[in-house]
Amino acid sequence: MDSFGQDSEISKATVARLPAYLRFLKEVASRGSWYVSSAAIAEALGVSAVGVRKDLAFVSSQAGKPKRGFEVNTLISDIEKFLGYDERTAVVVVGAGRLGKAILLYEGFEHFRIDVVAAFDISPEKIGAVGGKPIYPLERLGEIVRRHSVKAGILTVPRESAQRACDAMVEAGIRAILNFAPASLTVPEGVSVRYEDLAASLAMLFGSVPDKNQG
Amino acid sequence: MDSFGQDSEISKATVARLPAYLRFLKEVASRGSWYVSSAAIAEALGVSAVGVRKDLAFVSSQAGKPKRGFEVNTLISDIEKFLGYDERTAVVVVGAGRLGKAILLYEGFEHFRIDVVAAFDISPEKIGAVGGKPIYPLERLGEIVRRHSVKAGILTVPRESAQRACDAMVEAGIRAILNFAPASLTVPEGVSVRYEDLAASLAMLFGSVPDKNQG
DNA sequence: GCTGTATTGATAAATTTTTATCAATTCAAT
DNA sequence: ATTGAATTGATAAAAATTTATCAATACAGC
Repeated sequence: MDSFGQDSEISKATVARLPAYLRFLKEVASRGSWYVSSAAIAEALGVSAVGVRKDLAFVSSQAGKPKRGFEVNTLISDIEKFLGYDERTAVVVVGAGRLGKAILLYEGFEHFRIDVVAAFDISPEKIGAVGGKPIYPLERLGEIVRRHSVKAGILTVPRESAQRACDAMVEAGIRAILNFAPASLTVPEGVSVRYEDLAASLAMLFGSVPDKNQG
Repeated sequence: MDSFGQDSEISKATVARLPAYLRFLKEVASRGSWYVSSAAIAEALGVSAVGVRKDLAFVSSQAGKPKRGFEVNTLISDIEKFLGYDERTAVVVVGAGRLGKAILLYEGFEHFRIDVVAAFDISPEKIGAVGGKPIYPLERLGEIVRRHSVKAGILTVPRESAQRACDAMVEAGIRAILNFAPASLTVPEGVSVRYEDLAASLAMLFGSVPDKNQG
């Protein structure tokens, strides 16, 4: 099917745009609007209105009303549900350097029902706590991951130790890794890695690739 | 043209994969290999070998050799050149909270010839310096941006002040913004925004979207 | 020097994704 | 109630992207 129904599988491109929709819709909601048109969303995000309608049809059964558009709050909750923001997710941080500590202190996660349960580091002087979150030695990773059923981890170690830390995470049972180290990681089948490369992100901003819509 | 020559315009999708190639190629180089095959790259990154060859043909004029593959170091320098890593880029950080400070201390940028020239904050008690980088009051943004010909900025203020800070950056002459605030920004034509939404990134990791290849 | 094989680069096909068009619908205004 | 305008959802067309196939090539081993 290639219509607005959600018959076919949702596309990766659509999923990648959902967080942008969500951000914008919350902005709209906070300004007090009850309805929003696909054209308004498209305008703000720099994409086409038809594309917006198709994307929304995938994740929401709400039919838009002619002359009004879509109910903002319904869209928000449908997207959040689709993205899994309606369930709590436990994550760990591996690497308690500057960036790792910043993440421990980041308040933004609570908003998305993400619990950072602990951080881990290899060097003894980092052990302790930051922002009320404990920092354990790396040896305890498996124990904590099992205890909290952690499925995802944020990797913030230096480049040199990235693969070793990654291996430890996989070994501990983590299935999804958000990697801030500028290193290429090798993982077994079934483990996902997402790279957050600040320098690369910056570089791509200039490459005349103005994509306001990625996640 | 739809062949391996670089006649047609490079695709956005290809550009998005280049940083991943670069990471992997550096990994390969550091292991001492002189040649690498498209199949090896494809395997490591979870994409198709034909796609890898097409992508590489866009940014490198190097012909791969049958039975050997591509010269790793040539590929690296070609990709770096294409992505602009061979020229220095000055950036500023707006928002000197935990994350902003972590970015000031991040060493990874030097590797990509990115100079973080200064940070800015609205609250007087943040003024000073971190990691040898000055933190100025926001009022001086325009002055510093002009003096260093800064074209890009990293936004690390809280959600509530994101749009205001963004406006100040645009006003100061910044044309590309890497936004860490979980807020939807409105910018004039010609200004690019890239969103780095930690929570969204984490959420997408679970959505059975194992894309190891994005930037 | 031959032979076999891995690997490339091209062409072509298939698939996915985006964009265009338009009748149908609902609200607002008269 | 009727009219007009905005907006949707569907279908169709176009464009972009990925995947498949294969002859040509250069190296490795004999």
